[in-house]
Parts: sequence; structure tokens; C-alpha cells
Amino acid sequence: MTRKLIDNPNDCPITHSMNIIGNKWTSIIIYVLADRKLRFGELAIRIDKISRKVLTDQLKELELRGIVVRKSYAETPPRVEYSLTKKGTKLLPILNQLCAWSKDIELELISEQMK
Amino acid sequence: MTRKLIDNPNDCPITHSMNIIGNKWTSIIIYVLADRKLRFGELAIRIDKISRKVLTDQLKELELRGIVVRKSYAETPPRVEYSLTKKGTKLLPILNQLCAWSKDIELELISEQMK
DNA sequence: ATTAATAGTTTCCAAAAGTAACTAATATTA
DNA sequence: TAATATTAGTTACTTTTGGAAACTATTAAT
Repeated sequence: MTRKLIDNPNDCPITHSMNIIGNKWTSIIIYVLADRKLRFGELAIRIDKISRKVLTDQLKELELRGIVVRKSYAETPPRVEYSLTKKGTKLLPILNQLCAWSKDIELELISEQMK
Repeated sequence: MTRKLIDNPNDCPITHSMNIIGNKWTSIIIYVLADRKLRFGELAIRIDKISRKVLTDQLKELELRGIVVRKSYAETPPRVEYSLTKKGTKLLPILNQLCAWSKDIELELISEQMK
């Protein structure tokens, strides 16, 4: 596992948020799961450059936190589907605003260069 | 420096956002600078458990990205003040929502336990 | 008997974060 | 005069996290 997942209740809310999404991949995984459940392999394809190891690590952490649900089917080859819980879904509007922010500051950079 | 700061313009907006705030400290630094400019030492005190090394690394990166401004005064002992740019300020409402989200999912956990 | 598919795991290496001691410049204090 | 205090870092070293590539288990199809 990547992290020990020990959240200190005394942490301020922003620190607590960063304990959850303060890493390179978590938000991207949640974002990609926005529309529908996806299998492990589909996630690996959609999320450019993530390694399988990190993907499994982060999915385990997200499952422990109750942000993602893992559903495994007893088939061969195996099928495992990941989807967002209510908690995870609640993060989506914020992630959309983050996208808007990053696009916005990119534009600011460009107009700055044009002066 | 912590990262190479090479943003690929082909990155999707969420990936781009995570290149900026997808780490443990960046958002916390911005959040703490919300109200007013702070000196290096004040930042180190307010941000619980951050190391001076990581603080300087992240401040340099934030300055390079145009999210934070560093103003140094030729005094002894030295005085250096950090403050948010417009870009940085624009992130604040999103960080506030993240705080609300983390408080919200904490409550969800508690009501779950009470069932 | 071999190959294909899927969802991981494992091993080994690189990058980022954490710790603690150190530095430079000057003003104050003993 | 020498030692001490203040501030904003830097440096060297260790630990933790992330990344690449090869490997595994299971069973159906060829």
C-alpha cells in the first residue's frame, strides 16, 4: 500500500482533504470513474501513464476510504469492476471546478505572453 | 526542487491540475496564505509538520508557476514575505469546497457507524 | 500442448518527502 | 571583544512513495 491511511481527527479539513487527494493519481481515478463503472484494465488504459502497481495501490486505498467500490466476479478470465460511492460522487463537482481553474490559469499565461 | 515543472499541453485539465496541486503540501500553503502575506517562518509555524526543505521547494515551485509571489527585503535578520497572486487566489473557493467535502464525508462515516 | 485474457503481484530502481545539523549576515548582549 | 540571537534558507542523509517490466494464476479456446 502507498500510505498508512491513519487520519488524525485533529487535522484541519484542508490537511484531511490532502491526505486523501494530495497525490498524483487519486483525483484522476475518481474523475475517470465519473460516468460509469470500469474494469481494472479499462482504468489502466484510460489513465495515461499510470502503472498497474500504483493503480492497484490507489484503488485499495480508495476502497478502504469508502470512495470507490470493488466488485469482483468469479469468472475466467477474472472480471473486476470499480465504481464510485456516494462519497466519491460528491467530489466530482469540485474536480470539475479544478479543471476549469487549470484551463483558466493557462489562458492567463498566454495573455501574459502576448503583452 | 521537487519537480521538473514540465507541463505537457496535451495533458487533460484534471492531469494538469494534479501536476500543480497533486501533492501533500501545495494546497495547504495556498490555503494558509489566503488571508494575508506571511513570512517564511510564519508559514513554517502555521503549517503543522512541514519541513523547511519541503516548504522552500514548494514555495519555489509555486513562485515559478505564478501562484505565489516572493518579496525579499534587504534587512538583517532577513525578511521574506510570500503572498498569493491572482491565480492563487482563484483556487481558494475550490479549496474551501474541498474542506466542506472532507467534513461532509467524515460525518457520513460517523452516521454509518451509528447504525 | 500452447496461446490468450484478465487482474493483479513482485522485484528492482528513481523520485519525492522528512530529519537534523549547518550557514550567512548583522544587531544585541555580556 | 566575544558570544548569542534572529531569520531564511541549504546540505547531507534516510525513508517513503512512485514507476517499469517481468511474472503468476485460472481457465477457455486453438
